[in-house]
Amino acid sequence: MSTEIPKRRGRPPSGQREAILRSTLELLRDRGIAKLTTREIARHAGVSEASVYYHFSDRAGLLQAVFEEGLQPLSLLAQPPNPDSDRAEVLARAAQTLSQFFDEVLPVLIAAQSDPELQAALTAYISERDLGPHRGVAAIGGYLRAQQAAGEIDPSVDVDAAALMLIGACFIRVVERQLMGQAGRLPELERVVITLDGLLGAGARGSPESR
Amino acid sequence: MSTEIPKRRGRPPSGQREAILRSTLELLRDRGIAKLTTREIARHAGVSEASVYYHFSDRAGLLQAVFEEGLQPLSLLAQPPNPDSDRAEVLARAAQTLSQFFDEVLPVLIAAQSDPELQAALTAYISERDLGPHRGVAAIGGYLRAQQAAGEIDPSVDVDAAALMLIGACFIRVVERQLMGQAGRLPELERVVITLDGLLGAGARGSPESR
DNA sequence: GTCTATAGGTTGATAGAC
DNA sequence: GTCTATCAACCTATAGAC
Repeated sequence: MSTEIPKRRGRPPSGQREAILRSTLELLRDRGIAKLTTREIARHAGVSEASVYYHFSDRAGLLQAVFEEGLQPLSLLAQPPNPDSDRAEVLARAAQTLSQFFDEVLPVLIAAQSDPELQAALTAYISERDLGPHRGVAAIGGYLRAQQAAGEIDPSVDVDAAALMLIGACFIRVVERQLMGQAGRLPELERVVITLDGLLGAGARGSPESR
Repeated sequence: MSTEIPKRRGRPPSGQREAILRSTLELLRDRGIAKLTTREIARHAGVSEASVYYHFSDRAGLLQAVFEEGLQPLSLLAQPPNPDSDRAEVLARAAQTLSQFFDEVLPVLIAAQSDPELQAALTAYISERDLGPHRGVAAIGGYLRAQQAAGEIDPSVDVDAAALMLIGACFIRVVERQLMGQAGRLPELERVVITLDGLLGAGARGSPESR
């Protein structure tokens, strides 16, 4: 019945739980989910297998926790870009951020597809938080809309569609590298950004040529 | 030592092998690879488990065969679009074809990521045949280049980058639907096509406004 | 070619000592 | 809280009859 608040009760940390989470995510990223056994996880984390079952209800519980951890970067997509610079630069920054983000999240997203239960848990998590590519579209599209309002982009342009194209280009480049084991066969991100910026700009400040 | 040619030697078809392949691909697409056991496959295909091992060397051999079957649509990406129509229409057709293609291939691509061996086999297969998104870029980019040569697109535009954006937009829409279990939160493909067509056209035939 | 039956090997999960 | 030891269930793959 006391009212002390600041002292943390009970358990000192010990860090094993986080070690398990980290190890699982790490193994997941570079070996896939097929042979991801609790044994391997325990060994890699330097704990016993029973510890895994102490910290998590079961294998599915562990994986779900890992997913939530691995998907955390998703919330970063919410924040709109800083409009205080050159448009091409803003787009380049956004593209780079998106790519890095996809790079981190993709393995988790893929692993979840292996099992219907995980798939369901994933979609529930995403749906609860209203996550997804549309957040990126909203952020970049919002920035472009501001540009449009400022007369920098032709009013007839569908800025959300343009944003989707940029995001898609970033995404498929990550997929090519991670899933298909190749790189350098697609146009550089910089080219994409410059191209999009040029196409957008042509409507309001470009110098088109006649036939 | 005879020389008869036209009669097909030996085995009558029997179709079990194909039934197994089909069942595996089907189970893979809608349940993931985690609990994809030879038992389930055999049961679903209406054959015994031993038959699976008669037709395929082992589980990995079966999966590899399924992958090659499932990835066959990849070769369709080689054929360039037919230039005998309106540009927007050509792009729309390409976008639709790409989307359908991604829809079929994505589950296989993802399943292969679960296991390093499968991953290696997949990249070998892809690399041998020089497959990948760059083929799509080459096809659509080639078409746009022709448009460019005909004066329909400003010469300064990087058509390959533009092609990548279109392809990426198609891809990420498929990913949203299949992997994240949502739909309708991203701009429609048609909007993307119209937007891209508009942006491309503005360079040579549009009527831009001044500031 | 296809089946049934089973060997051999992994894996997830628990019990109980410390 | 963490460990070792262990079990029951499951899976791949093979042997051998038909």
